[in-house]
Amino acid sequence: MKFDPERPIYMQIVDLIKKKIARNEILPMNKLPSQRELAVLMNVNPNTVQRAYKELEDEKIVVTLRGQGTFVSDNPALVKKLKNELANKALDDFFIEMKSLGFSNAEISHLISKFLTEGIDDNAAKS
Amino acid sequence: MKFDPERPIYMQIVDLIKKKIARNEILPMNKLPSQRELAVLMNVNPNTVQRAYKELEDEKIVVTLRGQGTFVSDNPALVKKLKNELANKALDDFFIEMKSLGFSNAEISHLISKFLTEGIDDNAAKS
Amino acid sequence: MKFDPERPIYMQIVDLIKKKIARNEILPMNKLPSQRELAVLMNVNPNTVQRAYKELEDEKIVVTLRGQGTFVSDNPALVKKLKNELANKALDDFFIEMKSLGFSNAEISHLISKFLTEGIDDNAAKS
Amino acid sequence: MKFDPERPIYMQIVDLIKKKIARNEILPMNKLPSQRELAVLMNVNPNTVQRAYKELEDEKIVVTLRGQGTFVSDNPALVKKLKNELANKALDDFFIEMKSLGFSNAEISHLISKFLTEGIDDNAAKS
DNA sequence: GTGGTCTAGACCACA
DNA sequence: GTGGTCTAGACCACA
Repeated sequence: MKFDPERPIYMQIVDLIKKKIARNEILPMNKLPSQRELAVLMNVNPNTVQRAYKELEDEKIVVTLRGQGTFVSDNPALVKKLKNELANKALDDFFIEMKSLGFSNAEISHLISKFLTEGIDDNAAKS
Repeated sequence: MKFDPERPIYMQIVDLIKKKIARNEILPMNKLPSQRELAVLMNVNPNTVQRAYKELEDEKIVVTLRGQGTFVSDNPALVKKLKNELANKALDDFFIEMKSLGFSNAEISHLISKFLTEGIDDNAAKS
Repeated sequence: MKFDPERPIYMQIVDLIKKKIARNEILPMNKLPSQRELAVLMNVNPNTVQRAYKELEDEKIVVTLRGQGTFVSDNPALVKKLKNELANKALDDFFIEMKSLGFSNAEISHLISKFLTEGIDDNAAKS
Repeated sequence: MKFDPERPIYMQIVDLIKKKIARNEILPMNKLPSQRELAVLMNVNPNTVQRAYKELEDEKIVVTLRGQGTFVSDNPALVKKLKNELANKALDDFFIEMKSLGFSNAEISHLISKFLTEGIDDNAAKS
């Protein structure tokens, strides 16, 4: 696992797990890897994983059962909320990038429409 | 300067300069920093900068005049082309992210509309 | 500093600081000792103090300013809330003890009245 | 058994037995565990238990019959006296705590009344 | 100087 | 086996 040295590793683990839940790659009630397992997988200290899991627990995204493991919350609103958060971030990032390139709202709107109708055959457009 | 160890540094410098040109932060006919200057600024080897400038020259984005320096091409289509390339990439990244979160084209379209009408303040504030 | 080995040290530090705030021994906006200072004073590891301070921050009891220190919140309701929490605990503990000794509500009420009128000259009563 | 290292263990055993008698958990005329038994149970030296029993005997709380064992006194006033001692201590501790939190006699009186009327469930549930 | 993050590793509590 | 707490100590970021 490669981590961005600019941001705390434990926060990157938090974001990674949030993303997996938002993408339905980890379902509600599923068990996350144990702290030790994930620490080995990601090549970090178990304490760092615990910090990430603690943060997820504080945010009510997981529940921890001592001696049993850490599980994705069974809150029906949870996945939806995470999806929305990540969608808003993607939306934000996209608009910031487009604005920085000097595109107006109208132009962005037009490009989106074109993209949606023409599909993903954008290779021609790029070259 | 922090570089991603996964990709060649010279390519990252190329992308960075393309982005600056696309954003009008460096204008056509402007002189780029000398290879030595940029090498010091970015804390890389001058050969790495030279390789980046060579690549930009091969792509007709800059011209190097011996003894004078390296300049952004005065090709009127250049900036536009770079803008489009980066816009397409942003568009692609955005759609890939939204699709991975399970959003349909209709939902994406709706979110964009909402963002354009309601979220202008947010957006303006951030750009 | 002596800690009860049955409870986490960091929680005991949390309770201790809460008690000091409830007793007006530390006033709102006051700076707490630095993590290193308190660690030396209490003869524990700085990480343990940080954990306590983090918990207090999560409970909005203190605010931490990086590079400056940790301060008691300036929330006017805070001290009152802590006082009430500790008063309720004292009340609970007292009633549990009296009930375990077989005293009825009426008897407890009577003892309290007597205590309040006769003052604290309870030494005679004790022997 | 966990003992507070700050006070003599035998005194803590004395207090523990007094509390059990005050709570009717050990009745007058009942036989206490043998010194050896209790020593094993509490993981202390038999001499320590003997010292505790000796203290209880000096206070007329138990009587030891050679070759038969140690028995709670059949003095009708004994249990009552112990109850009162412990009640006074609880009362004292409670008032000291409430005073340290800045509560006046009137406020304490009011809280007790409220607790007795509203908090009966809570209290019952806990005892 | 002050808090924030991380590693390495020990030992405990719950199941 | 799984999470929880703690120590010792390093190094970084902010001011």
